[in-house]
Amino acid sequence: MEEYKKRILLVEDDPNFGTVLKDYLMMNDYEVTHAKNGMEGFEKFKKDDFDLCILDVMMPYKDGFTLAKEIREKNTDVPIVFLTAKTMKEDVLKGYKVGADDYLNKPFDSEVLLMKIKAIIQRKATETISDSKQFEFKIGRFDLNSKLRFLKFDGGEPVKLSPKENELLRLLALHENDLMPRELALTKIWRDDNYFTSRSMDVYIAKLRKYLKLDEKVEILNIHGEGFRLVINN
Amino acid sequence: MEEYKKRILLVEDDPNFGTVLKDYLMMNDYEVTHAKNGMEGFEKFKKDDFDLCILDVMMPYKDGFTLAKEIREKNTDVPIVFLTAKTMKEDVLKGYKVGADDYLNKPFDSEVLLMKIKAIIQRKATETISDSKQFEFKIGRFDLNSKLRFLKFDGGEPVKLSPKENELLRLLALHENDLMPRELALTKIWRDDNYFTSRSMDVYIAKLRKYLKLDEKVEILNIHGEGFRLVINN
DNA sequence: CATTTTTGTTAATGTAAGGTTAAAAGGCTG
DNA sequence: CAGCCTTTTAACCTTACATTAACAAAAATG
Repeated sequence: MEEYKKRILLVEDDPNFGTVLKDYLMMNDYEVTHAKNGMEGFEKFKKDDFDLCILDVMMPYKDGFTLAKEIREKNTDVPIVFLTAKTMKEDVLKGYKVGADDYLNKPFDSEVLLMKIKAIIQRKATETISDSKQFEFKIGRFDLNSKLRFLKFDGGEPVKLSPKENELLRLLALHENDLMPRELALTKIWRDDNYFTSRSMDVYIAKLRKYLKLDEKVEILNIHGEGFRLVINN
Repeated sequence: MEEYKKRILLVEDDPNFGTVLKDYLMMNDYEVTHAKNGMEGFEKFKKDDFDLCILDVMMPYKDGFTLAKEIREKNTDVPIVFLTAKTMKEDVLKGYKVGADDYLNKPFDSEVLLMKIKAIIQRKATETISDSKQFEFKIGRFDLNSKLRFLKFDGGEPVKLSPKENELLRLLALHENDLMPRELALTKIWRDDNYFTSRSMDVYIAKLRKYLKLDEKVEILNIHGEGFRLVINN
């Protein structure tokens, strides 16, 4: 049913583990590009079009998170999976901030690996095919249509949103009631995470708050140093 | 390509049956720790990191359910399987209340046992991290959400926690009823262990105590020269 | 039992992050 | 290139946080 092999970018500095993993994936019908470090990984990423990136967290020179951020600046969609040592639970949070899709504990069960890979690629595929849900959100008494970029209150007159307003509100809605990490918005929407883009984002948060004031049950909360949270109180 | 053996904690008071089961599991490539009673089981559980717990229901001093509850308080994730003498419906119900993953009737088919074990470990491994549990703690009448950094009392209005407050309370909760060594908090949270970070930590302990005063059953005790202990009195 | 060490607690301070508004800079289109 | 929309930058203000100081109390020490 699949006409072409799915392409995986594997960035892993341990040559033994990397090679074994690559071979194993290839045996299971994936096309694998193996980069030995973050730098090389980024180069290869730019040159090609991948269905999935598997990044080792701990690598010399450029760690997996830094690489992930760079990848996200280029491509907001490609699934990213981290390889972490089993005991590093803090890694999980950090990965989540840069938009990780999943993580794998090293050493791991090869069967689990395959299942996860399949599930992630599959999920991504169905996401992109299935239409509306990605672009239409109910936010309290508001309706956001982020394809047409408007926001309606109580089914009344739609307010037009600018591209940035729209993307930001959409990202908040995707994380409704949950943390939307600052870093994630900056890498996904602004494609750069620095002081100015960060301040710019704050300006947009203020704008969105103004729109959302109409429904006092809806608010954007800040989590100091972490990000924002779109909450709908019942 | 299994890189490491799955670890099983087996708590079974019948020495004959326990030994046979242990040997059988080890023959099938599991690493098995065998405890002869609930008390010992809990001690061994705290000391190690297991992929599965198999608990006999009927044991002297501490039965399997009580043990399971204690294990759940420490770890919300580890799969637990009960061994019951025969199909006792009350047992089954009771077991699910404390988060049992499956049941095995004694005596049982060894093939079935292996299949179930495999399936359970597999299922657990496939679950993704996004499943909150890593960040949510129940502390007496409080709920700590350490991802969103708030503390709720009796499901009321959440109080925001600062990053340090949050990490410290989380670390205490991870060691609930147990010593959380000063040194551990300092190296993990402050990343430096000196006079000033130590005093800073004391300030945060005072802050946490203030929050926790609402539930008189919850307190942070000091163990002079050692660290702190978050106790929940019943 | 006096003295030192450790902990409890509150308040003050300095810095960083965020909230908000307005002005400047970019971009696009008629 | 004028006018409009969007985005960024600047400015100013407020809040949040972590640290340090200061003093009190408790615990250990010899």
